[in-house]
Amino acid sequence: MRVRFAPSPTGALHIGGARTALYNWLLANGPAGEGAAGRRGSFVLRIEDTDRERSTEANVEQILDALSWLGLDWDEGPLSQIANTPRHRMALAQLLAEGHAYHSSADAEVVRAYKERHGADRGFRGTPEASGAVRLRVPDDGVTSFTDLVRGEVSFPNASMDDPIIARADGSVLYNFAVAVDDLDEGITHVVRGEDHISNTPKQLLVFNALGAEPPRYAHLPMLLGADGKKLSKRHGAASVQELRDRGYLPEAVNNYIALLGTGFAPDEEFFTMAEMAERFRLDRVSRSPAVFDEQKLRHLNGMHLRALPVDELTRRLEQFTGRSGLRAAVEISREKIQTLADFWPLAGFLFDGPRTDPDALAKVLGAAGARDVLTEVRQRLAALEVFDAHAVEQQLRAVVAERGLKPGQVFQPLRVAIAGTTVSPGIFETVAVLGRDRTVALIDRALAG
RNA sequence: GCCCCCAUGGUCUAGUGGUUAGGACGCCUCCCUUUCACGGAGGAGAUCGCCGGUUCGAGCCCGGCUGGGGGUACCA
Repeated sequence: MRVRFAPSPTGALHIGGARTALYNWLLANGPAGEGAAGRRGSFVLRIEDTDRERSTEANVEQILDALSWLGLDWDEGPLSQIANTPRHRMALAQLLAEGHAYHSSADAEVVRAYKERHGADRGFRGTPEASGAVRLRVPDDGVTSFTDLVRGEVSFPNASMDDPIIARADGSVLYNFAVAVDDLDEGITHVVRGEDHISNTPKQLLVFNALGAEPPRYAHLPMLLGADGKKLSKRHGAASVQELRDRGYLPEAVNNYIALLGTGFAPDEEFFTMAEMAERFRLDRVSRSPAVFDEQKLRHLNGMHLRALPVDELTRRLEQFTGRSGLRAAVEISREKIQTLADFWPLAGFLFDGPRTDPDALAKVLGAAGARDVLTEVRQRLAALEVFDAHAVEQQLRAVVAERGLKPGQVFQPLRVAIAGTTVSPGIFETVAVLGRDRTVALIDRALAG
């Protein structure tokens, strides 16, 4: 099995493209491979850059960067489609010579006029000219069909198809022609791509036909939509892979989540590693209907992956994300409470930068009846502690709760606000322990004085 | 307009002739360190888009319709 991911560098790698790349990767790394049990297939990366106007080197870099971050490594490439121009021209000359293609100066205007005469369901058929763009000859009748690996039989009546333009008047080839030639040359066995390519498939099939070659198998993945049910775009928030990375999502979680948008790996389980997904992925299990991207669920899954990481590894990632160091102790007590890397600093940053300033929290919690009194007692008890760890801190705080007949929060919240500056922090006992006796006492004093 | 694809709670999915239609996210209630999150216990939420047909029996099979999506470029 030989698959490929062929993005066009006209923008950043979007979630839809990422999922296409992921599914191809899963196929190449899974047990699939038709008969070749346990044998890894190969994954080719090809940059579809025949549109010289819109393709940029910066976009290529961004796509490569996003794929690397996701861990979707490829075996061959990145191949540049434009680099294969000589071969494209040869194939084009062959089709022209054999009468499978012809020059035509007909433009959109001419095609429209043609349809007005012949009916909207009649595909355009031009007459050969000496020069002009090159059109592929589509049979007048019959159907061009294929067995889509996710959708089953799909067929297009030839009569309804226009003779597609496969090369511009200047001789440069167009997408539908270049892809077919490249897929053939690269020995691609399975083309797995977005559903937006489904109507391109018959054209490419016709190119294979004209070339007298056996086409690969095709599979078209359902679209990914935004929350409004529209095709995913920049308007939908974090639509590109780098945006997701910048917002603190883990590549493990992004892969896991986008894989779920389109297929299930088990009836009652959703947390999977790449290896598990590769092991279980099957094209015939892929959904045929479009899916809506839901960041809430991504967040949840991210939290799961985050917690599945060893503390040292999570610390390493958080240090890279925040640009700070010495985070391990804070990470250890915060990991249960964050869902993304970006959640960490707002929760635990005060451990390094000192309490935050939240006047409302201060006024409300420390202004509550008896709060300062409670805090004063807490201070004395903590200051007198011999062994200063989370367990000892908890004992003291609970003693205050019990002896005064208060609710836990009436003791914990004033303390929390005193040391964190807000009502938000990791678990209070652990936080106090990490802070240490001296800093804790000093912070309480400061709060009581303020 | 024309061609193609699709249709299970708000969202993602499981379910391929007989199930109280399963799970997850989200939402609500309660518990846990009155936050946040995790975990736990409950709950609301689906006439399986609609109408016919096949069948003893249909979410599952067939047809039509409606709705949504994709394509319709000398873009990819």
